[in-house]
Amino acid sequence: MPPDSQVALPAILLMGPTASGKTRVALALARHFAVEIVSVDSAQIYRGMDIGTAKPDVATRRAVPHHLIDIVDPTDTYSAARFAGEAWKIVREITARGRIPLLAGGTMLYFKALREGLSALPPADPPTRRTIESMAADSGWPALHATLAKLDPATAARLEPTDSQRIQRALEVCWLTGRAMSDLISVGRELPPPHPTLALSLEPSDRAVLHARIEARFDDMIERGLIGELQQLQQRYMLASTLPSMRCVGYRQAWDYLAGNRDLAMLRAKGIAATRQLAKRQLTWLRSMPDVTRFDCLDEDLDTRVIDFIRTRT
RNA sequence: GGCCAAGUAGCUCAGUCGGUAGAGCAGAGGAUUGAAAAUCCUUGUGUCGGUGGUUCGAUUCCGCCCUUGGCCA
Repeated sequence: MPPDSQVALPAILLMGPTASGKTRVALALARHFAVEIVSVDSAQIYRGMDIGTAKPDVATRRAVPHHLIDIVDPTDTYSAARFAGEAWKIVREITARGRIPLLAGGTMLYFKALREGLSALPPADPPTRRTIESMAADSGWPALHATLAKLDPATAARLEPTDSQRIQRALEVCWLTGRAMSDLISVGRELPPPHPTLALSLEPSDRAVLHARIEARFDDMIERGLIGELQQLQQRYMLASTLPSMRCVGYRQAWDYLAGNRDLAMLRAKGIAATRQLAKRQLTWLRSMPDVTRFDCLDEDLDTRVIDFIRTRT
């Protein structure tokens, strides 16, 4: 074997919408290849959020190494940039052990950051965000959009006056750096390390079947105690409904239920709808992603097909 | 069996003083650079329960029928 053969071992990227069976396929791969799994999931990073994020259980995690699960508290924030940095570091470590990194999940921005890198921009600055937040409360996001149009016309032009989150970020970057975000972006991205990757996606040939799975899975989460899990988190942490963790699908709806704004039937309907909408956005991402080999997640022989495909490529 | 109310988009409903109808939610499509399970944008033709009548014209008014609630027997 040539000494650089390890470098040639590609990292496998396994992408797919919620309820497409990523976890099952990942574990099937773990039975055939020496993989370690890296979770690409902006919700499974939170400790204590197990049921609603469909986190793999302890036995599974003992059997196959998992990374980037339970890495922050629900009171914390995380970011695509942190993810990309930590994920590549772990990929190098797994590769150095002579094993194959399997990056599996449904957070498509994380995959994009991982594959394409990010521009050199300052990280989030909580005090600045609070300031912008309170200005928005006073005068509304369209007014801040108008402010942005003076500081960074290019960015303002591509953002809707209602897109609170992106307006806030663009203003934050301007104030922190004294430069327009569009200028900083035009410099280009910091490219990821030249590590080979093999990108696969699981997409349903029939959306209605995915919807049925989502519904059954949400009912299962309720039965297994999603609401109780949130109550425990509320006791253990100083949580607010505006935290990124509490905006996760399921938790957000359970929060409203516990606050007394909704009955159980409404929690169920809203939770299922939010999950379907998440799946739709994930599929929109996937359609636009280049260099992806796509599999029908409803295929009965899905595991075998994926395994065979990887055999031919590694 | 009698009386009353309701039947309009997948759901909940509005509306048309008679000129074939529109909101919210759901669904669909798209955007996506340190919160991304987030944050936004676009998208509404449906025998207006059925049938007969009045009318130039009925989803709208009238009769009958059907369905679903409620009340009375």
